[in-house]
Amino acid sequence: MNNEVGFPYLDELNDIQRRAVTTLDGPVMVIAGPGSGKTRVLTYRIAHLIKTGVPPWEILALTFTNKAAREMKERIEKVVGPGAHRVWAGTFHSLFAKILRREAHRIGYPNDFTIYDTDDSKSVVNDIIKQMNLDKKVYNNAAVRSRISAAKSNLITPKAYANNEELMAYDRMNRRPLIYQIYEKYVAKCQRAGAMDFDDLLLQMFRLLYQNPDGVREKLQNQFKYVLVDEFQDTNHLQYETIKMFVNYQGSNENICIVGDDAQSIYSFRGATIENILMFENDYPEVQTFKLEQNYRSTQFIVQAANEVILNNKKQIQKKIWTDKIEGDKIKLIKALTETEEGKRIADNIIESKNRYNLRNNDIAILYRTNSQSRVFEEHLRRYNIPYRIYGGLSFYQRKEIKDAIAYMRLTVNDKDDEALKRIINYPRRGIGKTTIDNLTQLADDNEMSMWEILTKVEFSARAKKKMGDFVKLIQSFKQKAATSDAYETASYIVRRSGIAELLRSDPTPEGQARVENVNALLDGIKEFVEDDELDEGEEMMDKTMSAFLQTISLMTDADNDTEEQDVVTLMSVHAAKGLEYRSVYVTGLEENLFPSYMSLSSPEQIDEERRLFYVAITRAENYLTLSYAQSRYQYGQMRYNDPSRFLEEIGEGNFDSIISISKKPEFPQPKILGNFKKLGAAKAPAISPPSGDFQPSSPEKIKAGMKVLHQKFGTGEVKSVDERMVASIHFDQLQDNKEKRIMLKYAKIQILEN
DNA sequence: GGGGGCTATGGGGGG
DNA sequence: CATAGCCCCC
Repeated sequence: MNNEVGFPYLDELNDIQRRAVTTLDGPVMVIAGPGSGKTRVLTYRIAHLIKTGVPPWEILALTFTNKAAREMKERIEKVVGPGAHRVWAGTFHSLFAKILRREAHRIGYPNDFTIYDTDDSKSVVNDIIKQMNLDKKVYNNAAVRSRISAAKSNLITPKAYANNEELMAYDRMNRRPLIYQIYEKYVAKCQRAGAMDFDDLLLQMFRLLYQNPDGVREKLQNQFKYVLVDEFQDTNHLQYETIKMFVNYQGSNENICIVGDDAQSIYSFRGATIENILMFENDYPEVQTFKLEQNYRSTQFIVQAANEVILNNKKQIQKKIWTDKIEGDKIKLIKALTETEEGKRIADNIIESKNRYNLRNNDIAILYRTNSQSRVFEEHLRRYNIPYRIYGGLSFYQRKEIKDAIAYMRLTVNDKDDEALKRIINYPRRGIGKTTIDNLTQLADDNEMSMWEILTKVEFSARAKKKMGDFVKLIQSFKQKAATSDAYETASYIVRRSGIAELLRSDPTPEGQARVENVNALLDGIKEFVEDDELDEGEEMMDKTMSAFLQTISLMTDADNDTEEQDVVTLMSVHAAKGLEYRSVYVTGLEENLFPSYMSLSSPEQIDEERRLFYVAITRAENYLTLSYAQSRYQYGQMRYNDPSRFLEEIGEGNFDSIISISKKPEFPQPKILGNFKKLGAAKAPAISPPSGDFQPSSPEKIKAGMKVLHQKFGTGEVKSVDERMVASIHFDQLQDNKEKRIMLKYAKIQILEN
């Protein structure tokens, strides 16, 4: 049909996809269901732009992860050749950081600005709360930080915050009326430190465009003639306004293409809003919309289940995904008594299905709602010698020894970075104690200077002076080294001379040795960074400074260091799985209070988001989908009993493997407290205990064949027989393998329910 | 100033 | 259960 000469790739697309790819000018919106070839459309669209004569560097493609951007570039390259690498593709954060590294000096930041991670931000907030003498139990630093973050994401300045009655009323209600002051101080403090937090990378980019010093806005608008945004449903207000800055101007062709799926919006907790999709249609009335609904990924039962689940969300863009793939296998459900059993049975299932379906480890993913759930799976996979890799959780750069080493590098690059300074001023120990540091902090606050400035300018008592003088000299020697050497030489100099290397080596424990190796791995990483000589075609120069290195790593996520060569089972959170696909997927921990999370139970909007998250989870599967839940699990150090997730019931029974059914009735008398737990917003939930109060073990000799009994661990069951040694064979209702358990009555905690 | 042990507290997803 | 922060003692 489509034989356009020179564009053979267009033949690989269906009609709608092709139109989405070839409609190059003016605003375009692509609503793309899971597995509908979204990435293919984005990739080919960019390739098509280049093929029709648009220089790659005039294309700005904002993706959700660096990995996605990298993969996209590789695929574009296959179509158009080497020029592809000059496309500006990356995450909002990384591309904006790249631009800000050139332009930040125009808006009051050093070009070598530090990027504060969440811990740094929290610590800044902490300091301010302390400084203002506020009760840190009321002014919880995480809560305050997230208010500040939300304000920034909505383009609300500290001043505007103070004048916003809604925000102020909310804060008063939560007994935190002074957040606006903390916000103001926070902004000032970060700026003084020459530091941007993650939100600032977006916000300062916006400011740069808005304030337009030296015509930098026109320069950028002129450069990026085509703007594409992936996962648009996960952008926040600030991101959208920034995009508009690039696109909206006198004489603009408004060449913007957004791709997204409202049903997969799962990041509202960091300010993302589906409103952006509606706004888009308002802001660009000329928009041409394409809906991709054919799913090429999953077999029918999976697609069917996904549709059934998402139907429970009322606010949706009308859309129904379909597939012409085979019916495929039904969905399996694993019901476990405990989290440990869940881990074991999934590991068992992996072994079995690998044989039966001829799967490689790479075909398999285990997904969970919270990262802490990974532990049990890890244990069982290790026991079976199944190689795996965990994404998320504590990444390499979050490890203490790495952060310590990096703090030295940060301070060397940007001496105003107070968070880095505080981290290492007395690490390794050099006799600068709490009192001195408090003093220093106070002086810095009072004089609105950085701690480093105080260190270098203010006179201290003789003893303190000596110690601090030594520290200053040390850092100055690092600065000097950095000025004359590359990042690797500087870094290894720092690790040696700071005393970190020696300190770590002195710990002979395996953990200690692991820390040494980690720091060495960090140095190797820097070396690799420095020695990378692959200049992209047309690229001017490569930035090999330590500052550049620090910038790249602070925006790196776990998914970016992939080891795709290896054949391993993937373990990750559902959030992290967005955009990925596997032949066999396990979605685990499907319990009320966990998935959906207990944090979301109080609001219907948040439940809807959990549901979209579940929708994302199940649509990762190509051929085999297994769902699982445990009736009890340790949460926060206590055994908890949770109902099966409501989402399980939203999937029609017909989609499930008939052998296994969902048990609708709870096996244990459900603790009444659950109801309150939800309403109280989980502030102080008492431990949910096992049958406890109602459960009274009956004396062993009374238990006879034919009785209905309640076992503390296995739930209700029927006693089939009791032998002379007081061993009972009991059939428990909830155990799936129709077998009876042999229970030693002498030790068992069993209550007679009926004779 | 430094270190160790104890208690209280909070506990999600991520760039 | 993990961690932050506190208190106490050297």
